[in-house]
Amino acid sequence: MVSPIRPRFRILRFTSPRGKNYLVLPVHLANRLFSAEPIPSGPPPSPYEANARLKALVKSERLRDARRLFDEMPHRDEISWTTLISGYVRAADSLEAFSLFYRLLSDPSLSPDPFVLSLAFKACASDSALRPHGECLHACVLKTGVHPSSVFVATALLDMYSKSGYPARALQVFDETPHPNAVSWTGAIATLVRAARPRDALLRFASMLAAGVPCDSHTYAIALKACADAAILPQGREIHARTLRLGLHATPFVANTLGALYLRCGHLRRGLTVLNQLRSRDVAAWTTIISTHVQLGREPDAIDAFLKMRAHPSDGSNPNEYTYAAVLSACAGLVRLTWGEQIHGHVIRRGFAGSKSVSNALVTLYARTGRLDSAEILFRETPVKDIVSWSAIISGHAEESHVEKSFSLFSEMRVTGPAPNEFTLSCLLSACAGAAMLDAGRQIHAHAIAGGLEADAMVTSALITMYSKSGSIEETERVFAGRRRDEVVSWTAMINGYAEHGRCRDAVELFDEMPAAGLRPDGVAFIGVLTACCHGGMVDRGLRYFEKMGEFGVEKGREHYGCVVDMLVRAGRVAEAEGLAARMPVGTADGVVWTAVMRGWAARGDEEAGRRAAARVMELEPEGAAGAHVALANLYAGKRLWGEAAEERRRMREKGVRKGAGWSWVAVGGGEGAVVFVAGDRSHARRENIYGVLALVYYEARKAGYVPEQDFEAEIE
DNA sequence: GTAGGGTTAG
Repeated sequence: MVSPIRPRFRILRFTSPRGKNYLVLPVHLANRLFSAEPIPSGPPPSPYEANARLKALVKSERLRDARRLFDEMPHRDEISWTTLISGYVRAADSLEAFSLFYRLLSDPSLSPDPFVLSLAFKACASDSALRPHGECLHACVLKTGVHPSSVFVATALLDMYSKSGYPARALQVFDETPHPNAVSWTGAIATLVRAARPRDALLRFASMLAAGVPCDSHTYAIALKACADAAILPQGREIHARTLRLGLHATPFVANTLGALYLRCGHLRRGLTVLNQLRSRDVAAWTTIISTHVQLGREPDAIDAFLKMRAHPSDGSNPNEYTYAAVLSACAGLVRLTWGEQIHGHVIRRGFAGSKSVSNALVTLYARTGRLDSAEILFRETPVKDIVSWSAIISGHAEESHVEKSFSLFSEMRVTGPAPNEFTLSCLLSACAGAAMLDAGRQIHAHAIAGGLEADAMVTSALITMYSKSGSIEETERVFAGRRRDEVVSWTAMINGYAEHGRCRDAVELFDEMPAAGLRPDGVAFIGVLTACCHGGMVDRGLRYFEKMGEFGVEKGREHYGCVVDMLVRAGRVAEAEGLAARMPVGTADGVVWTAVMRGWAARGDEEAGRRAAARVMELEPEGAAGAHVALANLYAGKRLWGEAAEERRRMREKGVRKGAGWSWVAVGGGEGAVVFVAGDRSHARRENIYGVLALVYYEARKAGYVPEQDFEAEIE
């Protein structure tokens, strides 16, 4: 028998510009230079060599060639399978990866070792369709007891549950991992971040440090994201310092989260500095900048950043689906339909129209700009509707007061869609609040309890607002008393509830208790307490709160000035109100504030001051100002200056300004439905009874010592 | 031959 001799040299034939030629090379060099060429002769490669070639092909992303080699290999061991499967996982072809894994399972000569098991779970993590298979595989692993202690398998499993939306299971896997390493800890921290529990994530990070497990850039990136999500600057700074010591601060992932953290906490310049440390801003960095501007309500800056990004051609200047989603949400925030439509065009041309983030952002854009028909078409065309898609279309209808429609979509969602979450329920609740639909609101409350969402801050505050606006202060207080956590939003909702129900003392007392509960009132909470002071006539107290805003780091906005000006006007301190309105920062003042001042002077019958205030209203709102015209006309009429009053009405007609009637409505009992009415309405069938009761109220009020500003008899004829 | 990280939409 002749044993094959391995040739030491290979003769390569090639075509050069001078014609056919031959080259003789040592075989190892030839193989390295022409590795894509099949070895022309000799025995089949050893399993070891074949695996090495397979690895090289997978590494250079030549998956088809790798597959061909794999299929032709006479001997395939666990390493061959693992190598090829890892190629499919890397190429995001989870289905092919998992089906190969199944073929491996059915071969009795092979055993699913920790290497290939980790990959199988990873494939399941990146494709939701495979999740049931992953759970089944988990059960098999537990039952057969193969490699239960591999930290690799445990971490892949943790990640699968984490990414499939089962944080509790993921953390259980982590807790049962005997020797978790940095990767396992990072997975556990990332799980809490994904589950919107950034504070818990930071606690876990602290435990990791306490356990002495060394962190790497992956860990710091996710810990910084937790700080950014919770807007906790001090801890973020501490982590920043750690990354500086290790020289990890300028690695793209760390720098991007650091930038996001500072931007999120309002330190724009520092955030931009951190992002500028990167040799070049990548798409994620630009997207962070754009989306932060959107989150801070600075949509024009977001658009600006997008234009800058496009103006500097580099690797990072090509927007991706996330970038487009952020820009579209800026257009939605600005209610700039035309800009949004332009971006929609870009998105279609760049092939991102099918992306989930983008189509959800488009639904929101069209919904916010009042194009609910377009929003609905895009929603229907979204192939896989997730919770965000459903919430977007439901909230679009809810915000336009299409309550019926939002509820019919909700019913449809319950049949065919995902389970509602805190966003879905809170926007339905605010729709109920806007229409005072107590029964429908109670049904949503039941859904919140059933879904375990009633403890969520957004849901709690939406429930408080719904019960309050629907007139049930008892249920409002019950929800507030049953809160699980103290959050500024729920406290603010309760303060507003008290203020609306005339319990202004309770409102201010609750506000005063906020610091003791560990809460720092924000701008919205201040609007609530100022409204309470306004309604309750607590003028000096209101002024004190207004002055204290700076101490809490809250900027005085248009609404705050509006509340205080209104409060002073109602208390008859019109000159002070006017002084305050005049001191409003440039760009903050609006017609509403000056209309209040104007009404104040009108009530006092001071026509000169009234004219002065009216001039400011008309200057600020040349197109509108109906309120100012009417108030001015009424002021003249009150002074029996009929000519001037008629002149004012004529000017108003000339401008084409119309004062819309202030419609109001009330639902009495259950069966009658809502009754809609305007001032002086006489159309109700039971008007006799209504005015009878009104007269009684008037009589009792007089008996109690109240003196009406206008005569009631005159109002009811 | 195996596991973990940043940017997005309500």
